[in-house]
Amino acid sequence: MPIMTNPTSTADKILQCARSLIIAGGYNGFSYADIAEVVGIRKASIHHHFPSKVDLVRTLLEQYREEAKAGIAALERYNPDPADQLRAYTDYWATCIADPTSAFCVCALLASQIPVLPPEIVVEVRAHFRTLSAWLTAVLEEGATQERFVLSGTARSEAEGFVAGVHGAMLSARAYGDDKVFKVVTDSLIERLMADRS
Amino acid sequence: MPIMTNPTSTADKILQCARSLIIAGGYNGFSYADIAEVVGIRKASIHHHFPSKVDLVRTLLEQYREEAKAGIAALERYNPDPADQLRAYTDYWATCIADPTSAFCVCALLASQIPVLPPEIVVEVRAHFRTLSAWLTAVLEEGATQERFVLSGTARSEAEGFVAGVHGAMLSARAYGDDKVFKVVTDSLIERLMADRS
DNA sequence: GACAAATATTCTACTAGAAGGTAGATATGC
DNA sequence: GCATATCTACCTTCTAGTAGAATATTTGTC
Repeated sequence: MPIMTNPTSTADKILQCARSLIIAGGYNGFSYADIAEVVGIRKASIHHHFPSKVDLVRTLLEQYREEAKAGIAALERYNPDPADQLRAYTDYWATCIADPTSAFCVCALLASQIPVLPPEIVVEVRAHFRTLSAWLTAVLEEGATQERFVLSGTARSEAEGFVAGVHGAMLSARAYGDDKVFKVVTDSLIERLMADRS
Repeated sequence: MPIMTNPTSTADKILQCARSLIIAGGYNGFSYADIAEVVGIRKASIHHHFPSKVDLVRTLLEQYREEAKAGIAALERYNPDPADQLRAYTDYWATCIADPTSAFCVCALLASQIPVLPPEIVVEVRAHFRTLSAWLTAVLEEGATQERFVLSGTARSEAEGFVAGVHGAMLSARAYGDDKVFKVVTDSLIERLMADRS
């Protein structure tokens, strides 16, 4: 096992390409042939790195979840205020939505297809949702303790509402083909939590 | 053209079956072979009723949109109060979610795959979102006029937030494999609109 | 550094099955 | 007789996946 792989190794290119293809059309919306064409290798070479499609997507999701956790950690480090954390989170997605290759949460997109997904994929998707809602629950609790937020229900139920609102806003942005609706919805999601609203 | 077709004609069975297959896994998540097996006919017979997959799904969406409009009209007839209308709407979906063959809005599911969808399908999906948000905007305006609702932003932006919340809640219910999260999220969606909250 | 063994990566060529779709024969009902 | 509906049989293309040869690349040994 090499100490470090090439920063943009073939395996990484394959994963990156597969990710953007899933974001466009989900698990059954892309094939090894699609990846081969974009990356510039043959189908068989992809199978060398990822024997099966499930291996590829599972690896991709493990990597995505790690990135998400690292992103959340960084975001917490730079934003001590809970409200700023929520804003940083929705702002991050607002910029993602402008780029077609990253305009949707991979796990949110796959979640919609859970009934036809291999079980190994479902567990990763489910785990991401739990991570997200656990983090948001903690942020809302912290904000409530600091009296920056006013929660109508439990932190947990408000967090689930926030997750649902963000994912639904991604969906609406895609449906209308209009990025602005995402910002409108998520801004109001944060605004209604604020204690200083008049 | 016959005056009336059999109440459960083959074409209807095909449409019904295709609908539940789309709800499970989207446009690329089912095939003519899948339908043939469930309905009990051969693939070629499906092509007689719907020459291409696009024809089938477009027809299915036209029918779905008609049902949705009729459902909304019925719901308005039986519920003069705007708050009751919203409750009837979310309650309808809460019961749908309990049944795997109808546990997701067909248009919401297809919206997630818009980048890989044929354009004829995209226009129907988009139209449904517009119908939904126009109706909800009207309901919220009426509720605000009657001073039953307190809106934080415009009726339109609140309506988009409501649509996003409902679709996101469907997604979370599927991700967790837990119907209850849908009710929790949508109840709070309605609750925060109410003027009489303490 | 030179050389060879081992390992990693990519390739061509192929498979079996599924995809959407077509042609044309055969029923079925008015 | 005629339209609707279903069938068998087939086509083409795509699908994930495999076998095995041809290259690179690394790794040890001298």
